[in-house]
Amino acid sequence: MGLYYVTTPIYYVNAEPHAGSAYTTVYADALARYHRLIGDRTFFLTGTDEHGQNILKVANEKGINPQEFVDQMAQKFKDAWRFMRISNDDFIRTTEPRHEKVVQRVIEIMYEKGDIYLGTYQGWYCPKCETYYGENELENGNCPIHKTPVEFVSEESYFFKWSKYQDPLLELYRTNPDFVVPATRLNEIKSFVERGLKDISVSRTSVPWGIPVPFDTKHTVYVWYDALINYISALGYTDSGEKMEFWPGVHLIGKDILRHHAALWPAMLMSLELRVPKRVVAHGWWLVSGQKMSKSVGNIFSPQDLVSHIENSVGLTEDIAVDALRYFMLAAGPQRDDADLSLEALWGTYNADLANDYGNLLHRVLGFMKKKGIDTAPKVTGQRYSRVAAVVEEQLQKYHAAYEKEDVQGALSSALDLIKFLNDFQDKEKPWTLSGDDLAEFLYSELEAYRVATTMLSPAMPSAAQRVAATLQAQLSLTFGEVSGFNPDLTQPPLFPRFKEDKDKDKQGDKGGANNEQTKESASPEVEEGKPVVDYDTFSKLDLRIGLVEAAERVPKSDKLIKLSVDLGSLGKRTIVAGIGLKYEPEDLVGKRIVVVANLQPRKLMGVLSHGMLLAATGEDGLPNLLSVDGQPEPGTKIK
RNA sequence: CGCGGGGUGGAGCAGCCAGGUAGCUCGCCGGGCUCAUAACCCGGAGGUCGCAGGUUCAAAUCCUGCCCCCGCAACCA
Repeated sequence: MGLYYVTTPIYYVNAEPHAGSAYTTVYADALARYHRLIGDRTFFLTGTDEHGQNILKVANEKGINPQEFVDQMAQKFKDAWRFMRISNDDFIRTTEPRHEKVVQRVIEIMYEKGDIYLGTYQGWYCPKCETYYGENELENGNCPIHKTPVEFVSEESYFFKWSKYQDPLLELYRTNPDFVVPATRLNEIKSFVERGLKDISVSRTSVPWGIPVPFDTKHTVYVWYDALINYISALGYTDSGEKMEFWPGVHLIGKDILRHHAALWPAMLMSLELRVPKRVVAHGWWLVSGQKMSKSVGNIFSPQDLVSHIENSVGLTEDIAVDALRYFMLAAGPQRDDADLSLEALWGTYNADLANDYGNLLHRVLGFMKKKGIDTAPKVTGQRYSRVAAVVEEQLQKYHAAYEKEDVQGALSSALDLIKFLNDFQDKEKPWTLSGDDLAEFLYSELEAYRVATTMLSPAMPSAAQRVAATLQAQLSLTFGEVSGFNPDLTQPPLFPRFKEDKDKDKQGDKGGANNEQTKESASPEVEEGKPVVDYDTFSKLDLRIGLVEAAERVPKSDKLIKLSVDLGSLGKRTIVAGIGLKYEPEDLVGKRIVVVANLQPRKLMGVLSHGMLLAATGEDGLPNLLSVDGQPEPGTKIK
């Protein structure tokens, strides 16, 4: 019996739970359930990240105080995870006193040790922009936007000596190649650290919504430093510390936050003289129509929508529909590489694995018994039994090996391989030609292996597994031959009815017609091509102008960037940097009239400050097509 | 020459490190079975294993060069 500690990231509460966070959480849930199944003492942690400037901003926009806002959002996550049948042992929130206390103690320990020191952020500050600029961004010492003098300001900040741990980190990656999986992500992080670590600012004086630095309370702790500590604050680090025996744990993360988990967090732990995480498992993204699922694109799938779609399409009860979604996510999800999230992909996996193979197999065995008037299958052992036992054993080995590596996909496919074997076995054995002990042996072996396979699937599909156990009238376990005989319930309908395309619309009325309207709407989360509707006022904030290109040159060392000097008439001449170099040559551009967004915040690209943006249509090939103008309007002409 | 990963039948992947019948899932076609959810089982069609060289009796696998794609980084305002 071992110890197993698994975590999800704590989710930032400026967005609601969606299929992406649900994936990570379901993944962690399957790992936790597996380890409980094999008898490990298991601790599964998830939670919410609730501090920082963004939270404050959103709360202000909603006109509620930040604590009230994060309370609401945290509840949404708790509700979503309950809905998904997540079995977390704890739910940590960074605004909880138990967490804040540990963060403060941690920063103190590091400060006393000398790994945290007071430094300064320095920069040129334009009071009109409320923004800092680097030396090279200034124009003759003036603000590049307002052309007015800037002030040199330095804000004090505490820094963590990340650089001190550069070599120990590299040593860690070298000696422990499974520290980050998959290996490609280890390479990424290795090369990041090899490029050199700079000490990182871990406090702000300008963000009131955060944990005060205990020895200097005008500072608050930087959100990432705060957030990472959740993994040990939830274990009561520095406190009673009883649960600290679970440390080190396995961190499940999305590939975007690899750096924080594989480079910053281990360095922090080294500073605290704690062990580094057992493993960082970085998965990919769900892609919707080839694009990352994101709020701004508007292609978010919520787990609730997907589940009600499943319920309505094949008439499942909620708990089984949740399991169908969990199975799809785990079996076909972005465990390594990005994966396609679509209804087609969902139903493809559902039909192939759950309806045709897993669900159908039970139904055909029990259907056979029912038809033949057999209601019991006592344990009889012989060659058939031994043969099935051998296959079960083989698949169990693969199953355990996969879970050892946090490979849920591999584990599920070993269970499905067993199911495929059992389907084949039934074809080959032709039970309708058997009788007496031969028939009993077949039925027992088949059902007993099915029971084990169901147990193997139970971390992914806990509710469905329980329902099968009830149908078989047997307990779940991974030991083949344990059950003395079966007396199954032969009255159950198929567990996972096959999805049929055309049934989609007609079958909606199947179960509990309540708020059918609403679920129907939300059941088909089509990708929205466009963006939200804006009113005219919003549109009119853009200052679109005709610009005449007077000069153009490539930005050195850049493939895409071309630096343009554009005449905007009354607005003067502008430098605009545009990423159109793959399609256009500088000499093609001179003399062209283009469409320019004149009031866009300047931005530095490859060291060159761009004062605006030109409009271009980017096609499937990724190449831009500049917007051109009819006639010869004067430079600076307004566009609306 | 920034670092790394990859290009295998229609789709998604394995095989490559330790050369020697190109495998799996889905899809398609045909057959079988009759216990089952148009299911299940069997068989088949379909592959220049990115391109060009090289090593070898033998290359998807090793070597060299090139092309393309994707991550990270950077520059997509």
